[in-house]
Amino acid sequence: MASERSKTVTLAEVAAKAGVSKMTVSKVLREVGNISEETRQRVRQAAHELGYLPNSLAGTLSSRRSRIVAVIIPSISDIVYSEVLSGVNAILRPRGFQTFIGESQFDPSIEADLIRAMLSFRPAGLLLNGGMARSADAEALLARRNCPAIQLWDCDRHALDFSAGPSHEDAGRLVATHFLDRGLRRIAYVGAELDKDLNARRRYLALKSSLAAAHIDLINVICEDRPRQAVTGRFLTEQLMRMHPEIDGIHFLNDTMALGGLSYLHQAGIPVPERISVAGFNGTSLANAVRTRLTTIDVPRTEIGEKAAQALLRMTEGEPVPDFWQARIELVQGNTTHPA
Amino acid sequence: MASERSKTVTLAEVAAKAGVSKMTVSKVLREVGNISEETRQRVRQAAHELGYLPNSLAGTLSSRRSRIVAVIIPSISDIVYSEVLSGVNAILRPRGFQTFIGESQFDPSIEADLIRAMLSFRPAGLLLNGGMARSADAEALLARRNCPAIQLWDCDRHALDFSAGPSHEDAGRLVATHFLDRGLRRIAYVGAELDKDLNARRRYLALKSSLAAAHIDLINVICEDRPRQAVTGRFLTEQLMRMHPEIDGIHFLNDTMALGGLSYLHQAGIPVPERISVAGFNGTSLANAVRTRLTTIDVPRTEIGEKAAQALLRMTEGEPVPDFWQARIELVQGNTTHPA
DNA sequence: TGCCACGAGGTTAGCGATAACCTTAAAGCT
DNA sequence: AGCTTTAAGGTTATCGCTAACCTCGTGGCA
Repeated sequence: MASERSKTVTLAEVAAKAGVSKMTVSKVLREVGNISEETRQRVRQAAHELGYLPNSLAGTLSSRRSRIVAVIIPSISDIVYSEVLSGVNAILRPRGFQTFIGESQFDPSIEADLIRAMLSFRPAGLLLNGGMARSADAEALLARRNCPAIQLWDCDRHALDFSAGPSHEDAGRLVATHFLDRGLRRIAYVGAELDKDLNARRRYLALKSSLAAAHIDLINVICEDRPRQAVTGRFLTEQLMRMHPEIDGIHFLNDTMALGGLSYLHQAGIPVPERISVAGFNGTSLANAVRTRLTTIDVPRTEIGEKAAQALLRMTEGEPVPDFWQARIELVQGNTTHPA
Repeated sequence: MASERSKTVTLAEVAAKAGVSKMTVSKVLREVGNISEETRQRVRQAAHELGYLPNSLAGTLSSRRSRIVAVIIPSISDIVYSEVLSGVNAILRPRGFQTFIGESQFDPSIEADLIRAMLSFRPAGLLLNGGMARSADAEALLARRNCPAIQLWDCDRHALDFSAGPSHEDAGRLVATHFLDRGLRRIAYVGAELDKDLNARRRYLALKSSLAAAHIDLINVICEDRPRQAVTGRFLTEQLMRMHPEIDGIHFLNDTMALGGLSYLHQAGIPVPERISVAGFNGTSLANAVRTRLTTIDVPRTEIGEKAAQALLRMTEGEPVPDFWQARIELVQGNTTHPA
């Protein structure tokens, strides 16, 4: 069996081979304390020959200083979240930290389970997705945590020690302005699972109230129990066009749903943007566009991860950090809305 | 400071509160041993009131049974790999395992560092991306590992305890057949970093030799030092068309590069598939297609992760597993090649 | 009655490291 | 000469938990 392959080499064995104490080996390998160059050589040589690999579990337990960072995101395979993860890793890995990844699927009870599991490893920090309803269980766990916790994707609320993300309200307003400037008046919102994704919900509400200020009623097609995927965007767009053929602008919850919607409109022979303008959210679909470049709001995803990780490092060193970092977002003009 | 928030509750404190020994608490919480129902209640009550959270580091160290699984993939934000990760998580999480994620960026020396860092946590298993050149350092670490190791994305070679992935040679042949069946004769391959991505290299070689069997010389445009991204696909396609305007079929390393290439062809006014047929690899671009549905080879990414995780579980339980699992792949006809 | 099995829980000894202090000899200082 | 420093390394006591064995009382059974 693979797990019997070889008994692991411990500090004690390296110490015996080098003719010193365990403590000396520990000091040499961590590069602390006062050890002569000659002894260092001997120790390193012995460690190398034995193929010694430190046991981080023991080290962490003993020193009570962890280099594990726990990250919980709704979905790993959604590029929106995985790019944030890349940013986090880019900062933490070179500093010797390991990331634990959890996938909550926007489910508060899975999130709570994950928080519990991750805290049981006594991580140096916790990165959570902000845009979710948190269960009471999760809140209780968070209250008892003894590490910094950071909220990702959200800087409108400041529930934890630090937040990094865009203002979702700004995002909703940006789309409203863009549509209104182009003379659109019959505007619809297409989304899903707004009961779970509270960030999306705030974008939706901001759009709605911005339009209301211009005396326009937002028409919405929101389906709580379908995934926030292209297939749902397509389905809901079809519903929308059946019920409200007069629509002239649609804002989708995200780019993925927007692409689903666009594929329906294209198939139905409805010209975009001549008849209907379309905007998404996230800037994920621009890079790979062949013909249809979606107008969308670009969010600096990797940078959000980087800023969150940097704040975490600062907190673990006891340095002060601000309450939040607001990601600047930008409406990127594609060819699914009219140019200015 | 956040890290001082509250001293953590230990088994001993729960034991004191419940009026039993630490061992009894440990047994109750792990649901092992013979403890009366009445005592169990008392212990659980005490644990709950104190907000006890087990320390998994200590538990793992003591029992020498780990529930950490280490996964190293080239890129987290590439959906191709992150969907595999989702599959892995879907199997492992419900069984109480945590995944450590590392990002190698196709760099053998980063990979070796990651393997070292992950093995230092004494994981229950190691999942590696198969299609990479492995450094001598990494090989040495793997030889001394004491956990099962599994290779992802690759089932042509069987270097570790188990492999899960498609046959990349089959993939290359599938494209060759598809192109030849459609009467294409001036065929090009566009790729990048084939020195790093050995799986892609095998697809390329299989395509080349299949065409050679039909007395056709594959024209290739491969750039070792640019990323395997859309922008590179676009750039290389432009080069290709300048040097070989007679081309009538292009196979791209992956879907992302193919979409970059398509966007160039579209902008240059070259009709696809009338003048040039295009095929990609991975099936990632079909779901979100608005107008251009790329002909590609679909790979069951999530399933690869699931099979790998299942094999790992089986190995940790000492059960036998086969050498590999071959993912079935399929050429999916889009509108960038002619129908059969 | 005597013996064994079993239920219910406790004791001891680590797991593999590190923190915090301690020792010792040689060198430096007055 | 006598005392303090310092370099170089060692000792001891945990970290928080679990494996493996031990104890003790009760009840069953021949």
